Amino acid sequence: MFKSEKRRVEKILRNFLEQKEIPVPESFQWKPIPFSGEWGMSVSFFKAAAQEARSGKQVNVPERAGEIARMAADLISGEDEFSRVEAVQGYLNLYFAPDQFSRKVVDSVLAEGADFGSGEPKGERLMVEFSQPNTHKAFHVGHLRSAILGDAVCRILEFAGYDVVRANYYGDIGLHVIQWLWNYMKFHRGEEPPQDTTRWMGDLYAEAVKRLEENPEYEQEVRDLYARWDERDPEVVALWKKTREWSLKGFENLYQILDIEFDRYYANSMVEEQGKEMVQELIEKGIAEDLRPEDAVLVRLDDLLGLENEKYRVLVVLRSDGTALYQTLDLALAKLKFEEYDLDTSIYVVDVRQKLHFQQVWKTLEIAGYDWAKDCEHLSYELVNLPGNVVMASREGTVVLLEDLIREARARALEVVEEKNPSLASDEKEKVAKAVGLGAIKYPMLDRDNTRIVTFDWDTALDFNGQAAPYIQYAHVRANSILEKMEGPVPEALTPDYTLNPAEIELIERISRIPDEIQNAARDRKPLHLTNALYDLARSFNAFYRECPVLSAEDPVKSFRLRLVAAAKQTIANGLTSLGIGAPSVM
RNA sequence: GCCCCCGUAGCUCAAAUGGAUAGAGCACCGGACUUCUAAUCCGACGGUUGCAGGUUCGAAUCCUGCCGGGGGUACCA
Repeated sequence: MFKSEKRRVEKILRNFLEQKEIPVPESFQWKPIPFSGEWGMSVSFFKAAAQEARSGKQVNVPERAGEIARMAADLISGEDEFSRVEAVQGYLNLYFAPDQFSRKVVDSVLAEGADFGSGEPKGERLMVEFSQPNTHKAFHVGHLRSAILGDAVCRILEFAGYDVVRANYYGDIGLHVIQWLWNYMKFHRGEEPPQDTTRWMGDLYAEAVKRLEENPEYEQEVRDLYARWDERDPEVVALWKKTREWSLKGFENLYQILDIEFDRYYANSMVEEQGKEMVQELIEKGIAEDLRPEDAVLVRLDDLLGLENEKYRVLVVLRSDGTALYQTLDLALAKLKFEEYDLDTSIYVVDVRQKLHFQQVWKTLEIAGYDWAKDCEHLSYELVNLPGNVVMASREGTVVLLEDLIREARARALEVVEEKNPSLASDEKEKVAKAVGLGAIKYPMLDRDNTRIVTFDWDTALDFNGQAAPYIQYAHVRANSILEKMEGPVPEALTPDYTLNPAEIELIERISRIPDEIQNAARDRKPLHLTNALYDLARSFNAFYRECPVLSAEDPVKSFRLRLVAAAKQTIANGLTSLGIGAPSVM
């Protein structure tokens, strides 16, 4: 927003600085003016002054910056697009005429509608791999962060102008699957999953683990079953496929409830063979050492790179018995992704514990000559723990099941709707409860930095007050409510001919910042930037709501405010949508 | 040992990427529903940004060293 104004002023400043033989910065960093209650933009001259000082001139930097700012201010004062120009403490502050500025913001939101905040197409294709659930296991709250963060990042990237491929990568092979199958064949043969499929799959897995712990003599049976699987025994393979489908259907159901979609599903089993082939290739190229049968196949990364200190260490790419490891699969999957799609960047939303793993895999691929390896990016995030720093683990039984959390959140939200808005039709209440309950679940995973641990506790998860999604949703509802009561359509565009209330100025400013924050969030892969901006916007709307009557105002004021309310509602809705959170019209 | 995160108000977190006066929520205290939805708002309280140096005109932010917490570190995923 205001790119043309910025460019014009920059041109003037550049000429002025050159003329005065003051160092010209490479780029001007425009910032909003704090504490103003008036809209504008500012730029500082500390860098120019500091550069002068460094080049030998006898200058006091803050004083000199102030001097330059004052000279610049005198120069710009002639420009009529600014209502006020001032130099304060080394900053050049340019204020926009509030009436022109506010009209421009409101008009562009209403003209662009659901596209307001979106970026120009970038012509770049990114793949985001997120949510890597294991079949035959539970889906718990610990798994939620990758799913929610990944989904939000995809939505933000798309809105920002990137071409995004959403990839899911599920684990459908491994010891846990064999253990599950063993338990099923021995104790549950013929059973069909109940409604709550994912819970049942998880329960059977936990049961298998428990049985094996209590009766070590069963280990042999599991080993035998693993052998049958390795030989692709038709009965075992058929059962594996059938039961895997149960898990996948259960996951699909959860994704649907969470409103998360994927374009491409990858599975461990799909890349096992290619992975082994790539290991063979690495051996032939002399990158990997084949020490079988005594030892595994490994890549000594630090040695290959001639590093003194331990950095990449040693990557085992194949077990000594020739079976594949996680890293074997990831070598092949990375390649498959670039082959299938012509990617500019391949992003992995995976928890921080796997940082070294990815560095190793990608460095190995780079050494092997795959130049796209440098375009792989690990979007790492911290875990979701339970109070007392307890990690959620299926084996330990220290989990909060996703189904339970969703059900509780929706039930709690429904209670509140019943209380606040008893006259709503019951299906409306259900819809509201879903949007509010899910929003409350998603928000804590998005409003803090990815590098921070989230501690899950029921009280916080089910608290709908304060800094949380329902707060933002509520602002949307209030805006909608005013528009509902408005007679006729949204008024035609107009320039406000009255002195705007500070609350209106603030609200307009918050709206105008959203497009930049979308870009920031996309660039850093941090939904946090957007949640912050949206929360501030909602807060400004509530202040406006209190300070500025809309429906009872006289007409020129009323018309402009109605347009402002419509713009605020649209912007909040666009922001929530980019986070994967619903924007209900009533609650 | 080596590597990666985290440390900001009693608690949970921000801080526009090195800039003007470090901000919110929760909790606690005091107020506001006959008025566009009180899931809201207003006020009060609350800070040596873990510690010590350094770089800089300017540091919560960058560098070094400590302290405290978490995680990773060759055939788990």
